[in-house]
Amino acid sequence: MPLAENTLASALTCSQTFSVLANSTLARLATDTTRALFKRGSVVFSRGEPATGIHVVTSGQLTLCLNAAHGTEHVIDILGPGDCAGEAATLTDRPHLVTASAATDSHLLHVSRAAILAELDRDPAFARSIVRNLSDQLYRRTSDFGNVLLHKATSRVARFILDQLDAQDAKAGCHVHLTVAKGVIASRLNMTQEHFSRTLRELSAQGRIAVKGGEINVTDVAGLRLLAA
Amino acid sequence: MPLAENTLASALTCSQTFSVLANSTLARLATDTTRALFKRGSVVFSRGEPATGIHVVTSGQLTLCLNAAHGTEHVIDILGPGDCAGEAATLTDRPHLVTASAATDSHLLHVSRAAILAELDRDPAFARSIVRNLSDQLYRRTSDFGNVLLHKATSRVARFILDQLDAQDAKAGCHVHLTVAKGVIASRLNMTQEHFSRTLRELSAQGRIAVKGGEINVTDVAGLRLLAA
DNA sequence: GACGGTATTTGATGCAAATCAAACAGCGTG
DNA sequence: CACGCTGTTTGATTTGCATCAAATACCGTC
Repeated sequence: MPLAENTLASALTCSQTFSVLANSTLARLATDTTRALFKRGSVVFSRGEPATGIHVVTSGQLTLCLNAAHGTEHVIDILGPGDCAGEAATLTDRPHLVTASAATDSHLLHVSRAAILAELDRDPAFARSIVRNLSDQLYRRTSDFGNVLLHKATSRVARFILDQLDAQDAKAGCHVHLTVAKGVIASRLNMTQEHFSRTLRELSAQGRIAVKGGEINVTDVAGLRLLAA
Repeated sequence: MPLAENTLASALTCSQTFSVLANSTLARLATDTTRALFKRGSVVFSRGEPATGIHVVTSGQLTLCLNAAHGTEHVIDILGPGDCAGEAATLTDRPHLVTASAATDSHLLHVSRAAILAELDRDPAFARSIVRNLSDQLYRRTSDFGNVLLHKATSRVARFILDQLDAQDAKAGCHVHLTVAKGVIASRLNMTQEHFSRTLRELSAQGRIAVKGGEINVTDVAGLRLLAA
């Protein structure tokens, strides 16, 4: 049975985790799925709240923040279309560790915890897909951890730019477009926006990149690679 | 069918991830499991190597290190009996991000990647167990990330001591025993051993703890809690 | 109990990055 | 187009922690 257009089930397939599932499985999950629009700046879930299920980004961008004692926030990840949030808290049945908020207006799907757990028991393929999702995330988080711990600020910025180059590649060979505020990226790279600004300026001075607002042209990829090491 | 004593299958049950499985599943996994002793300091697997399967600690302790460019290492986790290593790399089929080495003489089991994958498809209970393991680890790693990012060194040390108090609790109410070298713990807390040493000394001077070698007596839990915040 | 190697402590100095403070865009709105 | 808001840049200063260097404690071994 083909998937009806414009249904929640078909919307779920924007995520790799769900796109590999059988239509019947998607249909069952869709029963417990809701869609919602989050305006820029609004909070999807907060640290400490019980996890109600998995959120799937269909459009826009989400930031995942750790929040310290006195209001200081720290972005640990930026999610885009196809990414999911809340798996770890949902599957361990523990409160959210992070606060998710919309960096831009975003459309999200929410699949309830109950539906996730039920389907986990019912469909081995779904279990496999979740295993894949979780191990990917764990790998990624560990990698991020290393990036922050092992490299200096300049190196982290260079790495970030090169990563974006890969991610946004295809066309504009050596051009990067920043889709979220620089302050958010700075936080993601574990530095202040002031320091991030200065670092970009320095890389410009060295003739490795050219920055104009949120647009970065990489003029010396090899040089960046050197700094990234 | 009861599990034979002293078999690899029964050895696997020291880990929560495997102890919940049916004996038949354990028996199949045991077919592709080997046991080995790693002497203190020896390397179990290194960053960059392909993952061959999951390692289970049955005795001793393992450190997981991220290694930077010029030989500097950075401990991101310390594993004890019942803990597993290498899941993320094994399940994503990517090279190890971390290097695992024995902090003390350790007995390990190694379950091959092939056996893991096969059983993942065969036994839904195993899949569930792996999902639990992965989500636990992801949650934990995220939490660690926050600990390092959000708190100053003094606070991290205070938190560490309080954590140990919980973990080793039961008996000696307010006593902590360090099972690995202070340098390793320092690295785990993302600071140099010099700085760790100084911090302990300062906490002693403040009358919150009393340190004697690898033994710490906590004399002011409330005070530590304050610093940990 | 003297010895050699490995941890740990202590001290002096340097630096990367945070913080504080203020000027300066950019941009959507009335 | 002026206004106000939010985001970004720039500058001056502070600081937490690393680094380098050397002394001291610890522990198993002969």
